[in-house]
Amino acid sequence: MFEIIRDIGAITRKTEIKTNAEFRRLGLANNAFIYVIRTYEKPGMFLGELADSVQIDRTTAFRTVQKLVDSGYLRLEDDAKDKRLRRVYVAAKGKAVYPELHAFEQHSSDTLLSQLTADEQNELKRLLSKLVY
Amino acid sequence: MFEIIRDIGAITRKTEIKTNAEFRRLGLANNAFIYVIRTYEKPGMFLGELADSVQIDRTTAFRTVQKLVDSGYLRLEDDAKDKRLRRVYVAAKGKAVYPELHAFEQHSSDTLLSQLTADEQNELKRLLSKLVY
DNA sequence: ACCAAGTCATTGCAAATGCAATGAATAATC
DNA sequence: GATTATTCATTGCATTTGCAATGACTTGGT
Repeated sequence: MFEIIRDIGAITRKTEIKTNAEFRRLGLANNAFIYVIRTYEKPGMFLGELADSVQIDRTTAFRTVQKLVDSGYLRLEDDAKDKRLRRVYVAAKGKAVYPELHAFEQHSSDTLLSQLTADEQNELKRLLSKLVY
Repeated sequence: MFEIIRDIGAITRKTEIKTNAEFRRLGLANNAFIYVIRTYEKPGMFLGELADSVQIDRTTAFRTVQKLVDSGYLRLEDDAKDKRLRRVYVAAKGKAVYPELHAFEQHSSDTLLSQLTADEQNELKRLLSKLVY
């Protein structure tokens, strides 16, 4: 049954190569676009929370976010109560580019799922969500 | 419906972190264990073919295979007819370690799929195989 | 209030990564 | 059969990666 785990890995790597190529021109390669999308959709996560939500190593995530702050896509804000935390928000450039990122993710998703019926897509979504817990 | 593509990416990254940690002691981190498993199961693939089969960048794969040859896990052989090709086989060390790699992959798979019934697992496998084509 | 244990962001560093480019060999087209 | 286009392994190089370690801060237990 390990075909599942293998297929999942292969799909991820293939998808990442395409997406990174697409967004390199924006300085959003190396999965950087993921942070912009997620932050737009759920503003105010702290750094580690954001990293965990996409299952990327926290130090890698930290550096990527730094770069995105420098390039104007994201913005950091100290938490008022807990001095350890730095919360992440989209900056102007991130807001501006979100529609394009979202459209591409939608397109990637459509391409990936094009071989499945609507029912099959729903079932796949249900099954995968049970794996992520 | 892009939850699917997101979940798949998250599962992959989480799985890779665990597996790399497990096999670092053998010098098989950074997805190196994948090459040993795949080569054991399908000996004689040429380098690019092996890389493509797991959807990893060919230059990265090339360097990883080199390392595995140096460390005695794999072995390369020139193709008799096509002088461009170098085919990959497991060496003694690779053969010896395969059972352990396989067992761990099985364990990872079981853990990942533990929330699904047998029927659901079969359905998930069927659906994913349609995405990989 | 204190101490231990846990969590956070951050840095150091060696190693891995991947895009771009090269040259050799083969396949395809004319 | 010559020429062009592909496909292969391989290298160069700048960037990214992630484990390990650090110090600041918070939480929980006593």
